[in-house]
Amino acid sequence: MQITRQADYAVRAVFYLATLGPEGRAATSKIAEEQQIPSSFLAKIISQLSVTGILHTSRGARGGVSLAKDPQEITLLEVVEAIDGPIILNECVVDESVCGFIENCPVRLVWVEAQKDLINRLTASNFAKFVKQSKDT
Amino acid sequence: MQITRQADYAVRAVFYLATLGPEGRAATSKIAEEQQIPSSFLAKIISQLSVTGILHTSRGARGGVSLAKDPQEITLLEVVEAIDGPIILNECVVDESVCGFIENCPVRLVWVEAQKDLINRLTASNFAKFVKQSKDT
DNA sequence: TTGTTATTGGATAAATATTGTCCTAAAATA
DNA sequence: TATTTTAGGACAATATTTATCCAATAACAA
Repeated sequence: MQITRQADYAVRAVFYLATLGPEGRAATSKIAEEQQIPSSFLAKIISQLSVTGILHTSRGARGGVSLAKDPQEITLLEVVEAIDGPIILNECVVDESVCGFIENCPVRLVWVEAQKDLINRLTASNFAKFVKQSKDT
Repeated sequence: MQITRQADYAVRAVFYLATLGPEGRAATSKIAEEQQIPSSFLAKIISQLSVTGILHTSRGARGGVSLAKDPQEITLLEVVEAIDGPIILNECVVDESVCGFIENCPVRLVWVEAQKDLINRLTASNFAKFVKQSKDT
């Protein structure tokens, strides 16, 4: 019942880029250094974040990584799911047949509701907010 | 970001016993059969649920497994955590030092709140309720 | 054009977690 | 004493997680 370290790395990388402001960019190695993340491991993660349209990457000298869209449009859910896949608290939430004995299983209902709440919360969190909050303290 | 199958098996076993009413008991093999769970795998799970005081077991003929307390006192959280360990959405929630760069990290706050909510929800769910709800449908 | 910088993708691998199975021992009862 | 049932340990297959390393590719600069 935990997000993976990769997903946390992803969040940190996006957060770091968001703090750089618009036009902010950095090489993977720079982000890795700042956030103390293994560099070649982070490269994979950033590559995935690029595939899902969260980050924009460019190669070569003066290349690097930048946000692919406005930080306000990047939700915490989006970043986490880009790496870990969809958030599912229990398999039965998404595939009722795994426990085909009880219909209208009351336990399943709890998982469904809890999952909905969690997803709502992570959707409501975006990186523009995070940057703003971190500046306020 | 999922509970394990073991934890789900545990929930099903406790639920099954709860539906049997007070004084209800069954052998592990019986529960396994009813819920289509590998029997010797379930044995381990039940043993753990017994250690944590959720189930009561007794050996020998006419032995078996029963609830160790009133189903109203058995929360969903309790059963899940007995098997999977404490619910932690992200490591930083429980150990702030894993990401020692930002103090008052705004992302961490989201995880803290989301985890609190989830735990509250699972604590509010008990097996007396579940049995009642399953009878109503 | 040539070298430098930086991402991309593939292969590999160690560590850990998950999901079991099997067997013997121990305990309770008939 | 024989039968039933849990307890506990060893073992193992598979999947996931967390990386590392290298060659290729692309972009840019000189």
